[in-house]
Amino acid sequence: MHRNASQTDLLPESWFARDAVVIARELLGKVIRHDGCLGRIVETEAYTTDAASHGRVLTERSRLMHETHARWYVYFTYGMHHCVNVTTNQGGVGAVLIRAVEPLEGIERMQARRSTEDIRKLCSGPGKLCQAFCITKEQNGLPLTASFGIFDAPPVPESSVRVGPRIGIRKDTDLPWRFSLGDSPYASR
DNA sequence: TACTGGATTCACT
DNA sequence: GTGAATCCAGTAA
Repeated sequence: MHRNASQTDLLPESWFARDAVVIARELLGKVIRHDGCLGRIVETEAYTTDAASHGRVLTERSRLMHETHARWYVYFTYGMHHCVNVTTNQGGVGAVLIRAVEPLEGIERMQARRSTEDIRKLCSGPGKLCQAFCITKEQNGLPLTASFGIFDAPPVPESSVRVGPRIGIRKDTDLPWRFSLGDSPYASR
């Protein structure tokens, strides 16, 4: 089992200065906290300057991906969902989308926000996760802190990591962008 | 200023 | 498997 996240476990800013693909892999098993809710990250996706990434061009929205690391990058999509990323690649362009987490604490809050009792459906997708954790554009650009941050946890075994291309609309690459815990019932489809 | 389409989810068939 | 819901960033003019 995990131990409770504490301030000393908060991943430092320098941890996020590396390449997005490396960080996407290493984020598996780490713990995210916001608004009294805690979850273990079970699925991530790396974005850099490829065609599917907001970071491919510098715009007001993507500025965070170009100019920061260790910041929350939250955007609104499909008219109804938020997605939460952490910016990476100090001096470059990158972010990691957190696609799914395993609920650990604050489960009753998540159930109320998600209008479901089924724990597997609370955070098994980027939009669901933001709804369960109450993450909105209000948090866009914030640094990682003890109250809204990512906390260290033991690395997950390589044998449990599933690697693949992105899912979604633009399947323009077969590079290993997407990482998930293959045995987790809390990952997205 | 107007238009396009999306890093999604859910209900329905 | 398919389609609707629904808003806004980005782009073209």
